[in-house]
Amino acid sequence: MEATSPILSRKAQIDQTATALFRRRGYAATSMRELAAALGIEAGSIYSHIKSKEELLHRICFRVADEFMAGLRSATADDTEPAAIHLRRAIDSHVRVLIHDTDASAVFLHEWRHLSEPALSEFVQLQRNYEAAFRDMIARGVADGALRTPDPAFATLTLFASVTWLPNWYRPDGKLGPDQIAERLTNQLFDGLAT
Amino acid sequence: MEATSPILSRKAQIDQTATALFRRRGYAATSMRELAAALGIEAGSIYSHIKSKEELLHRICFRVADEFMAGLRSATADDTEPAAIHLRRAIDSHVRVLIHDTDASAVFLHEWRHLSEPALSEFVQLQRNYEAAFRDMIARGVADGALRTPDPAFATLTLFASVTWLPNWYRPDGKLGPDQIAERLTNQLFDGLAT
DNA sequence: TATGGTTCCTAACGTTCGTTAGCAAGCCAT
DNA sequence: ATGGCTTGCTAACGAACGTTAGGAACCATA
Repeated sequence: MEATSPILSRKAQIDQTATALFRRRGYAATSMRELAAALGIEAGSIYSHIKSKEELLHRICFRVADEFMAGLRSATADDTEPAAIHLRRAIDSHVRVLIHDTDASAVFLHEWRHLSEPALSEFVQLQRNYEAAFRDMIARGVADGALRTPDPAFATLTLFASVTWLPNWYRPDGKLGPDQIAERLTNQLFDGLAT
Repeated sequence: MEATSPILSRKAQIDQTATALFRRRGYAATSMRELAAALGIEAGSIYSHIKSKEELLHRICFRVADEFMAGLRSATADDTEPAAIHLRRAIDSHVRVLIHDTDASAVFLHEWRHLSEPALSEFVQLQRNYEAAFRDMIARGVADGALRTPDPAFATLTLFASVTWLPNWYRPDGKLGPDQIAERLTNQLFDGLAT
């Protein structure tokens, strides 16, 4: 399978269709028979390609998590830059990951609680690490005078809140493209913090 | 049952426990046996008090929706006031409804999709009406010069986004009380729009 | 053509689900 | 004390679930 080919392997089809269904109906309310029907096969056949329903969820959640962490690392790679620059780039990256694949993002944001241990704890820890990185950036920016907020934790929470609903309303065919969305939100979120 | 009594009727206990469980585990992933266990009774006994699982969800969703609509009506009752004042008050009301009962709010925000028709369509229509009211207020504020945004629809979406995640992190025992949260968020959201 | 691997269908499994019906126990009013 | 109502238990129902195992069909390769 070539990366540029529009023809997906059966496994990729399963992943993609599951992502869309999990997003629309929720993981728990999506049955494997429903997923199979959407793929034009029978439920039992899915197990030729995957081990379990949860494997699908696991893959979606940890793939998106990896993207977030990679974006954060990239945004903050240069230690010589001030925290405010890092923050701005991290917000931009965060927004872009969210709108890159809104189905997967929505599943990532809402369905992780259906993971079993030990994946669940692992996932929660990743979440916390990611949030802590933003909180640190904000606090550093405040400390060096480039940012202002009475409460870095509060600012971090409202920052994430502002974009978390994004997959629910962003439409790739909307009148705003990814660059415009990313820019608008980044500006709006950053402006609320800049001195 | 007196309104001031801390002792809840069995039905109120069911409602409350269901709200908490639906919020934590999701509607679809919460079984009636689980709900019964949390109440210290057997699943079959719940049906002495309710007709169906969905009745619980319906009640939660439409109760919160009523609260939102009531707050909006109250915030915008005086026609002689400018749109910006209405908007500010409507945001404040919106935030207060959300934090008044975070379990019910979270269920309201995320679990409505499990409603059956015709309740589902009815609910979606309520959502749309509520959002449209905010969009109108913003547009009116822009028209009379008190507010600025290049796009009232975008502003409405980001406004709702900013507060929608609130039930996930607000804690009644946190260091910020309802008034402070409402004020901070209202200020922050309003400041992003005020000229 | 024969063989091996992959994919799918099918029937079925064991489990869980929301719910019902019948009965017993408890409570309250007369 | 009696009767009626409410509440809860229990067993069971029919349906749906995630998954397995066996076999058939298909495809690629020698």
